[in-house]
Amino acid sequence: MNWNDHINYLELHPPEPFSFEECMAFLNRSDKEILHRCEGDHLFKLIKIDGQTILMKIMYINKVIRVEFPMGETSKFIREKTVEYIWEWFDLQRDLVPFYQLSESDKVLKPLVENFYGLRIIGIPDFFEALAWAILGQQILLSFAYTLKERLVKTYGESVEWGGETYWLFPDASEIGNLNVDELKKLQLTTRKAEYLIGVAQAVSTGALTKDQLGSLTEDMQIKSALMALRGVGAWTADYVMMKALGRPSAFPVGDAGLQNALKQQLGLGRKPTLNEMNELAKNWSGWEGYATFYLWRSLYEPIV
DNA sequence: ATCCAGGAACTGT
DNA sequence: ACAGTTCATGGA
Repeated sequence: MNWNDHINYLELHPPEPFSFEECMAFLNRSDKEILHRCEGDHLFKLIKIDGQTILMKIMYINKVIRVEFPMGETSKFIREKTVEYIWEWFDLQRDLVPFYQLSESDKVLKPLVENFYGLRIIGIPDFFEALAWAILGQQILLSFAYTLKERLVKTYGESVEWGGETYWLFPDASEIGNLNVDELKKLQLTTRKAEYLIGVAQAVSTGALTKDQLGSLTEDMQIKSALMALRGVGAWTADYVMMKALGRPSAFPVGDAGLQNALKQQLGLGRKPTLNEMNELAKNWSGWEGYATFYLWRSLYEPIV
């Protein structure tokens, strides 16, 4: 992690290729998102470090990511953790060169990489949030998934006011693990989603399942099996979490409906590609299936012209 | 109205 | 292993 400490801000030096604009375009994809806020070129996000809520104001100036602390946090420890958080959030430890090399000879990826050059997988560093978001998003429209997330966060999450805006934290697993199904159904989660979410929350809050423990496993399949042992976590959810929270660029949520639609569009098919066709295409993406998926998702809300 | 959505568990074979 | 069914609701 390459960064400098200044009195009133931090400077992070991301490795090339990196495009803050492309990452912001992804972050700004829904106006119903309440866990961060895009205001022009500035990005605001509240995080919790060592029991303290920290508001970050992030901008990009002369190839440098500048992070300010509007609420005035200064401890050395918090600054280090903030850098770690952003590094993980924007996947800055990744060397994208191999991905871009294999994309050159790939008819699907080549135009995507040219259009969204410098985009990195925007992760969800909070492991429980990633699991919960995946469960909320199962088999419903993304817009409704955002509605459910908003209700969950505003009902059970912590918040801070600053500059006339409210900033939210995703609820702790321990908070959600102590709820019962009926309480979540009031937010219009289905019975299933409520059961899944509570079960997963309990697994996380008791430490039966931890990010560190899963991250220490070397094989993707080991992680995937451990995740799928949870009720409500199938192959798609496991791959999604590996992609967004565990930094596995090879995770491939192959059954994903959005992925199918994106491929249909990119390939000019009159129908959705079959599972076999997608696996055939993905043979050329070996090790980077998650990145290919992320770029394809990106193409959905801003088609290549 | 009808169909599907960034699926998963359950059931029957 | 594999296909068919159920869940369950908002949006187009």
